[in-house]
Amino acid sequence: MLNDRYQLLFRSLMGLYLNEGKPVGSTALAKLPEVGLSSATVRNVMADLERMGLIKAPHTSAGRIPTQKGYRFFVDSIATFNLPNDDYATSVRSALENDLNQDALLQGASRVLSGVTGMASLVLMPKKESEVLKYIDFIPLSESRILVLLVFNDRDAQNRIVELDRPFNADELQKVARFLNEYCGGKTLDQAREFLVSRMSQIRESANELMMSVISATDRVLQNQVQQTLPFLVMGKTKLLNYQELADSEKLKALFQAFDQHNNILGLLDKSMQAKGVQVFIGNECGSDIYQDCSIVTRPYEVEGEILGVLGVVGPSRMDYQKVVPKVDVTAKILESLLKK
Amino acid sequence: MLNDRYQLLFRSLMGLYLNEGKPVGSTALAKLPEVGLSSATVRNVMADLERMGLIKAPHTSAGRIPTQKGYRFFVDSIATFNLPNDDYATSVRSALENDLNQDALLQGASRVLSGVTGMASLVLMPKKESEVLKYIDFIPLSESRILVLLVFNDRDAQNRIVELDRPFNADELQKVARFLNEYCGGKTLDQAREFLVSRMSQIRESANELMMSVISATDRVLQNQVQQTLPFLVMGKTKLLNYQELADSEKLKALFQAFDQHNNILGLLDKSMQAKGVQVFIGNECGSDIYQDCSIVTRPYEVEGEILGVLGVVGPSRMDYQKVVPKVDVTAKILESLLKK
DNA sequence: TTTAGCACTCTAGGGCTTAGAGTGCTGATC
DNA sequence: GATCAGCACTCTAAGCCCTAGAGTGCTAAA
Repeated sequence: MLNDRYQLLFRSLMGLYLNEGKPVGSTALAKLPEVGLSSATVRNVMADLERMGLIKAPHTSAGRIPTQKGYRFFVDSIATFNLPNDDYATSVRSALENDLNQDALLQGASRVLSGVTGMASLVLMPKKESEVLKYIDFIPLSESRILVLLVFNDRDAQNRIVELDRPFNADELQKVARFLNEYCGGKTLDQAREFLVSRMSQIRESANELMMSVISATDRVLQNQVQQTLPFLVMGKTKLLNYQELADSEKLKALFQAFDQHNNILGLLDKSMQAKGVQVFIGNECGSDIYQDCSIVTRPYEVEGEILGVLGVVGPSRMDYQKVVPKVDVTAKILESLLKK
Repeated sequence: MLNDRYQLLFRSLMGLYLNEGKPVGSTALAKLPEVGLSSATVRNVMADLERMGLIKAPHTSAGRIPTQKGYRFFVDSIATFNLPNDDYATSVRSALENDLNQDALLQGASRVLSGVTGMASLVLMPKKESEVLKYIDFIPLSESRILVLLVFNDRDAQNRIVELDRPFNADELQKVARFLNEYCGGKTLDQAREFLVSRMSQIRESANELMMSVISATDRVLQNQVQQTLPFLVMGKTKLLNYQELADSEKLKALFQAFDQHNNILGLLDKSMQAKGVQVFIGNECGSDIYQDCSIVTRPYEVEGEILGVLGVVGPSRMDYQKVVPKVDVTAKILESLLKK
């Protein structure tokens, strides 16, 4: 739908603009070896491209920059996304494989992604309340201290050291553990908590103090697991300072505030979770005028067919999509493989 | 060493400047009800204060602002630090008491401190390599998966789910656990790792595969505990955008870079760890010209007489020391009490 | 000792001017 | 008919000048 020359010039303009960040004029384009046209001819084409809405001039005597529509067209129809080389994958993998648990891993993936792209990155965390509680154990540490250990989904565990109100004996503790495993094992965290709470009132009457304090400790850990974690986290925000188009401190503040409030961005992430593969949101497509000059590149991550969350980066619309998209893709894939383990 | 009038005017100037952030002129001071002097008189005093090096004028026709020496004098001799009210303490405490483990707690304390001061905050993390390994356990999860559980110092635990190369039986696993507890229990992490590594070569010969893979898994968890954690972490950096004196994006970038490299700030934190109680570092005292317009307020935190690390905030030199210092103090105290638990 | 008065200094901001970058259009050329 | 040199035109960024206003230090009177 765009003839070769138009495409060549559009792509070249995009290339120059992504590199320099300044509006691109007709002479700059004409000078490129692959173009080989006079600036006058280039100007004619540029005028057409502007009429099509793909590029625009910030003002009369400046060059042209891509419009939002232009970016979209570039991403959808022009750009080619090559796999990053194997070194990239192995370095990402080795940076992550030491992370102990699921949360650390997700955080690590985000950190790495922010590092390799030089932009901010974000992760939509898995919904904890639908995780399945696999196993509960209590490990005696001293006379009145125990460690409460919960294993979720076979791939994540949480522990907490708790001081009990009174000394206990190991057998009793085992009994409570067996009891809880029997009734809560295999339930989702929500269901498990419901069960615990309902039991607590019963037990309170029976005055089994140990049972009571162990169960309430367990409930606290569960509650913590369900509630405390933020729905998503953003890392490397400060990297965004490096982009002039965002360097206006008022804009940046608004952006960071939007990250903190998260209502805003959550819809986007949910949407991204519906689709498979990498998605690119450009400018307003991100859901608010705050993201005017930003783009967000996301990809859901899944384990055993179940989509757990989304990994992505946030940066200026003027980002190198051809590099960023594959990086997000590969990093999310690596994350998936490490989550599975 | 400063007579009453001088002190009054100096304090008033500081008050106005902390609030407004703009240079304070003689008329503004003279207008204050508690001053009751003409602007001319005030001017004379100001000239003297300038000669003493406590205040300076950015340029001839501007008012005066405190010098670094002025801030120091204010903090050392003028300011009064009142305890924040109990509500403050309880709200901090309740924000933190759900944190599961030591790292989460420290991170939480930093987050809270950043929130209540509106500035960036930092924590120097405890030196992991001198932590004592209290207890090791392996919990079978499935045919070939186990959970490695390590308890440190009675107050922190780490777990990791590991896939073993071959199936195992529970008795064997118990044997390995007993063995490791016997030889590593009570040792510091460094010592324990040393032991494990030395044993690994021996065991490799004896071809006890289970032992081998369990021990190397344990070592990986230990290694992780020792190495991965950053020496300190900074939270709420983006809050610093709110201060005009730092809003220059070049300055901010330099500052954030300094945080990331940490060599720079680490010396300061080490120094702060030597002393008891809250310490205030103003401008260059922070150790580099990058911190020109910044101050850092720190306080070591300790458990059972042993200093574990440092909690602090970073903000503009023009911060309300009278409020910030007590907040850092109380937050660190609460952190201590929660760490002890 | 305090203060009114005054001459002086410096900055922030508005208005003006200009160099230069880039454009669109026209008419000549292949 | 496509290409392009040439030209008149537009707009910005940057430098310069000027002024209002804020604030000072000093002097001399109360």
